[in-house]
Amino acid sequence: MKPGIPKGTRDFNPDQVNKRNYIFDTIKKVFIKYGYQPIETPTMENLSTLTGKYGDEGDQLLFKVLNNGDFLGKADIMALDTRDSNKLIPSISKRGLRYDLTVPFARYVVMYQNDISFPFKRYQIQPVWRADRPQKGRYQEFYQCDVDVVGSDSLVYEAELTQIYDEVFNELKLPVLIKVNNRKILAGIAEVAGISERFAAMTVAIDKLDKIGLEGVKKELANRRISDEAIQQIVNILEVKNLEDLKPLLETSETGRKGIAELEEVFQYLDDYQAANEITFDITLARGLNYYTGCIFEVSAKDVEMGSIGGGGRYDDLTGVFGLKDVSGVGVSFGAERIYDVMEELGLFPQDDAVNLKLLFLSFDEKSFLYAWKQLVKVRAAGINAEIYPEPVKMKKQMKYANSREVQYVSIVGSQEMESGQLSLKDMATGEQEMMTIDEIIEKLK
RNA sequence: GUGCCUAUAGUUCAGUUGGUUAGAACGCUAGAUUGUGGUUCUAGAGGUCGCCGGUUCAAAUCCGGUUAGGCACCCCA
Repeated sequence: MKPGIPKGTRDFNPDQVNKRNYIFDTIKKVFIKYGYQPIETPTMENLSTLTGKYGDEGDQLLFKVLNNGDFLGKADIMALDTRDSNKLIPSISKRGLRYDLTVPFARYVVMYQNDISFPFKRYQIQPVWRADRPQKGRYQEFYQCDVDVVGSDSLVYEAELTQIYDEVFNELKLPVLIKVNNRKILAGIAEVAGISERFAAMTVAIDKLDKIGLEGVKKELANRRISDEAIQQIVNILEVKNLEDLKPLLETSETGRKGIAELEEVFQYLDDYQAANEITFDITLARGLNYYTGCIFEVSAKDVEMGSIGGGGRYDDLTGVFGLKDVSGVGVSFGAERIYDVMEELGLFPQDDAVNLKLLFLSFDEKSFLYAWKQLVKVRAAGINAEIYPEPVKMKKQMKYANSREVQYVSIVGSQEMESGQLSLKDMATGEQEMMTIDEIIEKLK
């Protein structure tokens, strides 16, 4: 049979895994520094936990896991007869693959509410699955790196998460633009324009601004049954570049004023912080997801054509559906896959010696192979990444392997070396070769 | 869910208006080279042209279907 993997999934070769780990490790390090703790949740959740949380579109994209055993024997006969897939699902599938990390986190918080102390600060780096049609930069299996704090209304966390963004991308040497807005400001705009009931439609349209331009947004708004008069008002407000200018325009909306005040407080917390990246208020930032209720964030890479590489915001009632009311949370997510692509494009991955092979032993015959093997044990004991070619075959073949492994040094062992007790150490980059004792080699490569 | 494109060697791809035994590069194996790699030269292995059917004297090539993959939209990271 021909080997293959399911569409929308990927294999990662050693080089790719090392680079991905570099991103994950950098992110993790910053999370930990800011006092966040790791949790992990199962790959599968009960389908009832997942369905209904992501809208109708989202439900369609959930991967369902077929029940074990005689699932057809317990299937809904009516649904089966009428070929009604949606109606059939509950009777043959009770589990699904997690669609994101936020809903499982909300479930976790509710289940362990008596064991955790609030504010609860957690981070989570795990794969999620979506039965979407894959395309460039979009997969059916991909990693999310989420960091959230629940159980506090304090806006210092908004400031803290902004700093986390700044610090992570600074560590990665990836210049970004961090955009901040507040859902309440958007709600205020809708209120002022007299279309509060079309708020969700408005945000979806505004969210597309950098993709389809101002004219596109106008068209989109019109398509969503918003009057020309309201559209003109919305567009006027969207021209505003800073919070001061916005104040008079949202004077009449209490929600709008609250949103401005919140952002001012966040920026006040950021006053003394020396940011490496640009942090800016962007009134056109909307975020499609409708569970956000306060501040919202989005990060995009500078100098590269790529969608957002991170986003998040505050949600006032995430745990409500699981029966725990009035627990506010705020969190952001890092789009690891896109960060990877951007860093690859800009050539930002550093050479990481810690994961590479440093020394490879080559040998000419059975005797010298055994001798080299014993030296290898000593080198490894000293903590040096080392290996031996498993057979004393032709030197050309062994050297070829050394090249393909991109090993830094090789030590070629034969009768001369065994007699003198000195080993040859060849620098593969320069081709230079010198004779030294095993202890000297260890000292040099340490 | 909607639209468009692609499918030929392990990989990336050529393949003329349909015409004899389907090619290249890289990779792989071996030799030039019995203690030393990247370069070079030589030789070799490797393909039911995604699958099914149709048109034709003749199909990798044209047509229909099917399956798989990619891209864009929707939505999203």
